[in-house]
Amino acid sequence: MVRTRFAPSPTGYLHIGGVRTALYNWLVARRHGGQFILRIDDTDKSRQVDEALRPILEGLRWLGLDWDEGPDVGGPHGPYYQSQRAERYRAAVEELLRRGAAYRDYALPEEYEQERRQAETEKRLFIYSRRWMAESPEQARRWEAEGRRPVVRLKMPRSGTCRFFDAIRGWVEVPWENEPDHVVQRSDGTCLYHLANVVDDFDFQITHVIRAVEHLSNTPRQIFIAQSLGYPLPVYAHLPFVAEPGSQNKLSKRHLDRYLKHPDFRKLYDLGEAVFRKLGRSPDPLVMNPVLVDFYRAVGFLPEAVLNYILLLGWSWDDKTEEFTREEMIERFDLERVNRAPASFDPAKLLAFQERYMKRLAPADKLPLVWPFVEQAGWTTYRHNAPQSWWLRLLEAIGDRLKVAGDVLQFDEFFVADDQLVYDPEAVKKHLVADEARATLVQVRQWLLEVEPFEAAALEQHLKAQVQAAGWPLRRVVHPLRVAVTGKTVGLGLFDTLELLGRASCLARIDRALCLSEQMRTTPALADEKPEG
RNA sequence: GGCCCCGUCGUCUAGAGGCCUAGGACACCGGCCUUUCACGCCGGAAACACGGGUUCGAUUCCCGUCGGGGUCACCA
Repeated sequence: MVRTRFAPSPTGYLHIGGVRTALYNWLVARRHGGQFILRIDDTDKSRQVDEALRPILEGLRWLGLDWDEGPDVGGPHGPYYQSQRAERYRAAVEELLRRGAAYRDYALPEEYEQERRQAETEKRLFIYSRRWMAESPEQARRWEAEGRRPVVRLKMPRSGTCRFFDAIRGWVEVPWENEPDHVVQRSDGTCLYHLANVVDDFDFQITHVIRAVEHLSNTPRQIFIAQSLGYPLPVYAHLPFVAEPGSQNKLSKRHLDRYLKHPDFRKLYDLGEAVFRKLGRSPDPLVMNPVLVDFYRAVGFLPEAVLNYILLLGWSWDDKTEEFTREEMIERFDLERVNRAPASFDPAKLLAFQERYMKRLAPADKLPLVWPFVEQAGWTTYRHNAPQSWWLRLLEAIGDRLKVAGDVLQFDEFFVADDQLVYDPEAVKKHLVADEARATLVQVRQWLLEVEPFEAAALEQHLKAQVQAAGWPLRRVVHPLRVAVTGKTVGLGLFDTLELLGRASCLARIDRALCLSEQMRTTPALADEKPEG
C-alpha cells in the first residue's frame, strides 16, 4: 500500500511551491491506489492553529486534492497534529537513548558554541568533543546538581558515508563526518522537528517521502534516526524548488515588491487588483499575492487550470502534451520524470492555461462561476428581474473576453443604472464632442426607435442598411454610439451591447451623452484641452 | 567557507550516442481578419554555459572550469 503525505505548518497561507508538493504526493498516492495523508507540523504551536490552517485546507479542497487521513477526516493513525504527539516523540527519544544512538549532553549552549567557533577559526571541520556527554547516571546527577539541564543529541557516525537513493536524483552520498550531533530533544523536554518527522512517517506508515530539496541535506540525520529505531526507510524524492519569475532564486511570498517589477507577474497582479477594486475590497496581503493560491480562488481562476499549470512546473509527459484531465494526471504521473533543475514560476503561462480552459466553457457553465462576483459587487439588483436567458446572452457576448470569472465586473456598464453610468472623459472627448458625432447620435437615436425586435441581428441589419443609405462609413456610427451607451471605447460587439442594454437604456444613455457633449463644448477648460494625438 | 544539488530558446520543456537542419508550448516580433477590445489564422526570430577527454560519431557518457541555488539552529 502506497502512502504519501503532505505536512504543512499552519502559516495562514498556501504557497505555489507547497501546492506542487501536495499535488505530486497526491498523484503518487492516487496513481497506485494508495492513500494521501495530511499531517500538521505545528510543533511550535500558536494559539490559533485552526485559523492558520483554514486557508491551507480550503486551498487544497478547492484544487480537489482530497486527503484520506488528517484534519477534518480523522483516520486510524491519529492524532495528525504534531502538537498532540509530544508523548510519542519523547518515548522515541528514550528508545534512542536506550539503544545508544543518542546521549544526554550537559554542555551549556555557550560551551558547545565555543567549541564550534574554535573549529571555525582553525578552519577545520567541527567535530564535537562530546565532553559533556553523560557516561553514567552518577555523572548526570552531578551535572544536574550544578543546575545543568541536558539536551539529547544524536550520536552520529563519524566515519563512512550515508548513501541513499532518491527517486528523482538517483544515488546521493554524503560523508557521515559532515553531520554534527544534532539535537533531538530540547533542555525543556520538547522534541525537535526531525525526530518528530521520522516518528510520524513511521507511525503513519508513509512509504514515499516526497518533499522539497531543502530537505535533501536533512535526510542523512533522518535516516540515522530511522535506522537507529529499526524503522524501514521510505522512498525519498526531493523536488527542485519553484523559482521566481525570470530568476533562479526560490519563490517566496515575501518578495512581492520585487516580483511586481516583472511585467508578466505585474499583469497577473493587476488583473486581480482590478477585480478587488470593483468589489470594493481592500487588498489583503495574504490573498492579493499571486504566489499564494488564495489569490486564484479570490479572483476567479479555474482550479483545473491552476492545477494543470502547476503539474507542469517540473514534470512533463512527452514533447507535445500539455493538457491533462485529473484522470490523465493520475494515470501518467511518475516521479522518475520529474526534473532535477528548478523551474521558475511563469505567470504568463499560467494565465494562458486559464484562458484556454475558460474559453472552452459554455455560457451555462460560466454563469455559476461568475454569479458570486456579481452578487458580491451588489449588482444583482439593477437587473434582478432579468431572466436567466439574459445572463446567458451576456456571457455569450462577452465570450473570450472573460479570462477569469471576476472579469465580469469589468463590464459594469451592463449593471449600473443609466444615470449612474460613468463616462470616460477621454472617450467622450474623442468620440462625442465633434459636431458630426452629435448629429450622428441624434440620427441613430431615431433609427433605434424603429428597430423591431430590439435584438442584435435585427439591430445590425437595420443600422447597417440605414448607414449605407446615408452614405456614411460604419465607423461614423459605431464609435460614438459605443461611447454613448457604455461610456467606454472598448467593449463587446456593438449590436450585442445594444440588445443587452435594451431600448430604453440605450435611448436614455444617448440622451445623457448628448447633454454631456454639450457641457464639454461649452466648458472651455474641457474643450480646449486637446486630446493626445 | 564546508557539504550537497543543478545548468537545452526569455520561460516551461522534449531529447536517455547517430532519428537533431535540436521538436512543442507560453511570451515576443511581423502580417491577415475586424465596428473597438478580446479571440482566431498565417509567418518569423530565438537555446544545447565553457574547456578537455571517451567514441567512427556527442546536447546526450566522464573530468575540470565557470555560473546558479540549497543547507549548515535547543526553526519547521
